Amino acid sequence: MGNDNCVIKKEIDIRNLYDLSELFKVFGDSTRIRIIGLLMDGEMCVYHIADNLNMNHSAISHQLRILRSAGLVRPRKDGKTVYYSLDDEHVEMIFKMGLEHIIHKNGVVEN
Amino acid sequence: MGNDNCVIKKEIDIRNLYDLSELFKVFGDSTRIRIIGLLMDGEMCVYHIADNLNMNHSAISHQLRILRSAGLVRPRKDGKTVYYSLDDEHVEMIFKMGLEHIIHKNGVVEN
DNA sequence: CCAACATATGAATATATGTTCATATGTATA
DNA sequence: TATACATATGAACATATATTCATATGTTGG
Repeated sequence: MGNDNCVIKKEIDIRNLYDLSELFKVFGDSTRIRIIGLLMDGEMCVYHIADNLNMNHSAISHQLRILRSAGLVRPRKDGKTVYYSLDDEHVEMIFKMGLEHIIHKNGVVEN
Repeated sequence: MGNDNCVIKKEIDIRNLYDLSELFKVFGDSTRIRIIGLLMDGEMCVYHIADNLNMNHSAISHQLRILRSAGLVRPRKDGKTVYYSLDDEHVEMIFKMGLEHIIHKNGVVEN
């Protein structure tokens, strides 16, 4: 890593670095991260998400759209209601990794 | 996970969720993620970071301050120059995990 | 078809945030 | 001490973004 032989890898990084920041930007909002936190426990419909977070359904819908276009969550329609779930295990991993960092920095918080 | 027995864990999550979004917010800027990308290869001084990114030294300094107060980078002073490096291995992990997600989503980009 | 419901979308507003410019701090060298 | 250099900081401006309100789309049941 870091030697100039690795030109291909460097290309990938440069090309994807902007996308990477965009990805983290999606995680970087308290409403969205709370939505992700809820979905860690399984799928949930818009109504219940909004209810859990004590927020406007519209606001949640807007945020879900952002999460959806970032490929972080996936909708499943059943009649009138739409259930959302985390798209893949990377999302959980990134979430958990961040949480570990926080806990590590704050000192161990476990009780 | 998700059952109401896990009150302690829930407490932790709720308390740390805002901090978590703040953490990702720091990753969620293209300048800062490029700085982190550079520091993946080892420590580097402000001058060279700015040079590498073709940016104002002031802008870099501002962003380094944000990275510093988030605990993502660490300064080492040597005479006039200040060298920055990634603070701990969590930072690299989060970076790599995100990159994997991007590459996974884009389809395999290798070569 | 109509009413009730769940979700989505668009426009508007208020707030947050990144970069620039000017200037300050701190360090080495003449 | 004076000058040059590396980095840091503060204010200002321009842009991005989250939430709200109003409205639209789509679905179920009467």
